[in-house]
Amino acid sequence: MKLENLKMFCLVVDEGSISQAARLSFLSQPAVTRQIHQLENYYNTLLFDREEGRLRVTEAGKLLYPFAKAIVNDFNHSKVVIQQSTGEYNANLIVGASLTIGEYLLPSLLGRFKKQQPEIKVTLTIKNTPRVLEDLSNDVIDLALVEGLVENTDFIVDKFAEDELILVCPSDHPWKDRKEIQLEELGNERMIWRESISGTRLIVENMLREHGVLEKIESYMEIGSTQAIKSAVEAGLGISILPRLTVARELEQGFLCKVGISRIEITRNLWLVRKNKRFNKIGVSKFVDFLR
Amino acid sequence: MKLENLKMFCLVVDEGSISQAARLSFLSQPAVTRQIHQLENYYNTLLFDREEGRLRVTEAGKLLYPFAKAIVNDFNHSKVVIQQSTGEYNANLIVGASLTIGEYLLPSLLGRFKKQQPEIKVTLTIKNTPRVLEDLSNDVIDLALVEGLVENTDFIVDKFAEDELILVCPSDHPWKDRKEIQLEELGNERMIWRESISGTRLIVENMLREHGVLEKIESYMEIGSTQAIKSAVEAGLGISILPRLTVARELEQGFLCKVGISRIEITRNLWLVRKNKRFNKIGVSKFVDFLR
DNA sequence: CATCGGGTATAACAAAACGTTATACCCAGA
DNA sequence: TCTGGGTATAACGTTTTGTTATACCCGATG
Repeated sequence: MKLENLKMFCLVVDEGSISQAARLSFLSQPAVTRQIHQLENYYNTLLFDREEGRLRVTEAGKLLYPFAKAIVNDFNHSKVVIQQSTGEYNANLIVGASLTIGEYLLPSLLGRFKKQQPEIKVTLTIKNTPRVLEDLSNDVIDLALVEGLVENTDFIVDKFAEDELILVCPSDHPWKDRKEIQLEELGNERMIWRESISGTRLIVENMLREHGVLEKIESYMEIGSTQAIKSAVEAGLGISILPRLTVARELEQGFLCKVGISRIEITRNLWLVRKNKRFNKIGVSKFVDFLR
Repeated sequence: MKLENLKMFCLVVDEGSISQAARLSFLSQPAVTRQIHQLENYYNTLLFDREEGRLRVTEAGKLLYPFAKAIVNDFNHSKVVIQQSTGEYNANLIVGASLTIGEYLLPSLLGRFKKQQPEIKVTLTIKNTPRVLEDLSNDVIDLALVEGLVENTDFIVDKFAEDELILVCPSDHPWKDRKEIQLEELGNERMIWRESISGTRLIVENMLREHGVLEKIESYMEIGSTQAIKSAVEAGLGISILPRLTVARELEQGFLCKVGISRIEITRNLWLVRKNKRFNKIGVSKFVDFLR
């Protein structure tokens, strides 16, 4: 037995007419007739007397009415209550991001998203990529924004942006007016690196190794923070290869200079990663849409 | 949404297992899985966490449970209440019968039926056939037992027995030792008739007219009661043609004699008539079954 | 460590249910 | 008598619901 039958029964009783009930529910009259018949068959009794083409509720119908009403009301109420509870659940969104993305790209992005969806409470947690993906696995975060490849096949992975790794030097460096240099020239410079487990550093090293110049480059300094690297480069301590995202402002304001490397371009994708769930928070789908 | 889904949800919560719920409801496990999925889709939220192959009710599930329980309970209650009300309705049975059937056949029949279905309160009303059928039309009686043809096509008509019209004479009548007489011999006898509107009389007259002897028979007396006719015949006032039913006892005890008429046999069907309703009182179907 | 038994999810398919249109019928009112 | 509003029924296509077969995961057991 369907709840729709009981709902329809109430409507027919209230309206006193099957046709009218059909119109109000945007159904054909035979459909409603059948729904009532099903109820009558189920209870094995007439619910309406059909006399002179008109309906009159029978005794059994009068008995059924309050039950039907109560059931339909409870059911509607249950919808509201659950919607509310999932509404609270849906009202927040926890984003996890890797360091680069989280520190340089996401703040403005989240600002714009928040302006578009002010009712969603957004939280941002920044960790390195493996930790972020671990959080995603454990449902600590709702979605992850990372660079670098994601291997877990249980995740849904979409590219949402690109970033470029670029060579930057101090504004008073001899290369400052050159459009581009040859890769081999790097050997003469003091290179400042991120710590060795950094995804960014891995990519750069791979690239240099492929071109056979990695060994020739002096590892002058290792610094665990992008911001510190930028300051070091600005201070003339060396050069570095950094995501364009992180140095956009410094380039613009002339504190740092970008120098191209001939025939080399290191772009990498930025990935939006989420769990393959049957039900997502509304914020997740909203944010995914927003990123397109 | 079906009430079965809510019922099933309660069961799964109670049992803590989809497979167990499936077994208890004699359904396949995929069927139950899908029912739960439908609920989850309807409420657009998970109701169970599937972890390590085990189910754990979610927050939303916990919220839904009391509603589901209440709805299922109300629904069950509604069934009981309506069954009770129709039960009272079903507890009685009003039978209408024509005079002959009602006075001679039905008393013992109803006695046996009552023994078989003691909980059904049976009422018998006896009128002539047209009146009985009128009562059936107006729902004054639940079923009718009549002889003679029923024309109304809205009725369901089933033959439930046969009756024979037989010639009876006093026990001291000259014919008393004869197996049968010739039709023509009737002309010499004093025939006692029922009143002219009697169905029985019509049948007999038709038969006699077909054989061309009706005009030759003296209409000696008209009496409006079968019982009175029997007494008149016993008293030697004449002979009569009566339903075997009505004279069975007198024949047995020798107060009257049956005399066959050569080549003539007047059997007629006794009809069980009922309205073509979608829902019948239980007593009606029980009585119909009983008569087979 | 492989295997087994219990659990859930999914695909594919047959059977049942549901809504549709077309149609019949009945009754009241013009 | 015809029309308009009502209900019931038949026929038909689509959707839903159950089934079996199958995959997969996990914990227990040999």
